[in-house]
Amino acid sequence: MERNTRQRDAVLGALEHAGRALTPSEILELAQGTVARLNLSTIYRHLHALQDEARIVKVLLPGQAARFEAACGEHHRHAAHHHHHFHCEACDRVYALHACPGSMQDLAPAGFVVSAHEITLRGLCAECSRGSAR
Amino acid sequence: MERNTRQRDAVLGALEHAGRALTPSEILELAQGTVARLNLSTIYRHLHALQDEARIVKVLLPGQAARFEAACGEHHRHAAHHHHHFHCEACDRVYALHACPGSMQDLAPAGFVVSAHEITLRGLCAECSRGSAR
DNA sequence: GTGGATGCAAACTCTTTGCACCTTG
DNA sequence: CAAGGTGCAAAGAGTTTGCATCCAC
Repeated sequence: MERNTRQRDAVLGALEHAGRALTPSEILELAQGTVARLNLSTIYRHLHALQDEARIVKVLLPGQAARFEAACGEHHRHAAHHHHHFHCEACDRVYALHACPGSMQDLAPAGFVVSAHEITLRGLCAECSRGSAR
Repeated sequence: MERNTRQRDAVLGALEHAGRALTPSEILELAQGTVARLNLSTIYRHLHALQDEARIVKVLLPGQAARFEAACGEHHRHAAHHHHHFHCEACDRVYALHACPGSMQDLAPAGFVVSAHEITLRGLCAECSRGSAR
């Protein structure tokens, strides 16, 4: 269905190589190292396609533009692994957290049906806290 | 410092009357009942001013445009009460939750400093779950 | 009367879309 | 060669800002 183009490889490659969630502009910068005339529209189009194929996941954080990360499982027979994110306030990078405290049903009032929850942590990543604390 | 204008009263009134987080457009619709020629720019300007006075709080949810809610305490000598939100996927309304599971330090990897966390619940509010379940 | 507040239009960011041209299979 | 992919420019949502006018004090 999808053709293998240099643009597509560049977008997917950038995400897989980064190992963290990237914004479309970050992807553009990285991928332009491979495909100089690459355009943001093309990036958005591949981001949609790659989501449909479950190769990548959209990461939405409160008050932040959308980011995208490579899907965790190499083999995507399993549903995407449920996880949360950490946003570093110093370097503005976003890291996946591989823990989850479990259901949050009890936070909601009676009568409310909770079908999903999202947790976002903010603070300083290891790299930035090393710089500022010491 | 700030003048008491009909526009300001209309914006604050809409938020206090609603008792839940509203988007600027929702505020516009409600407040235009009071001030017909009210403009979105004016609303945004008052939203900024009212945040500075701690009369209202900005509510950011993943993938959602900003909403605003009246500050909980009538007397704002205390810092804003820490709380989370529930987003109804059916009616798109946002409700404040008055519970919090506490620190999330342990979700972050070693070396990461967590200074804040946000939790968003999604699902059906009491009103909408009543309609769909029964 | 004067300075802050308002409405309108324009600008800005992020994202999507129309269209002519190019490329992959 | 045909179907789909690409770049560019333009269009949309949400938000901010410049400016002339207006109104609260």
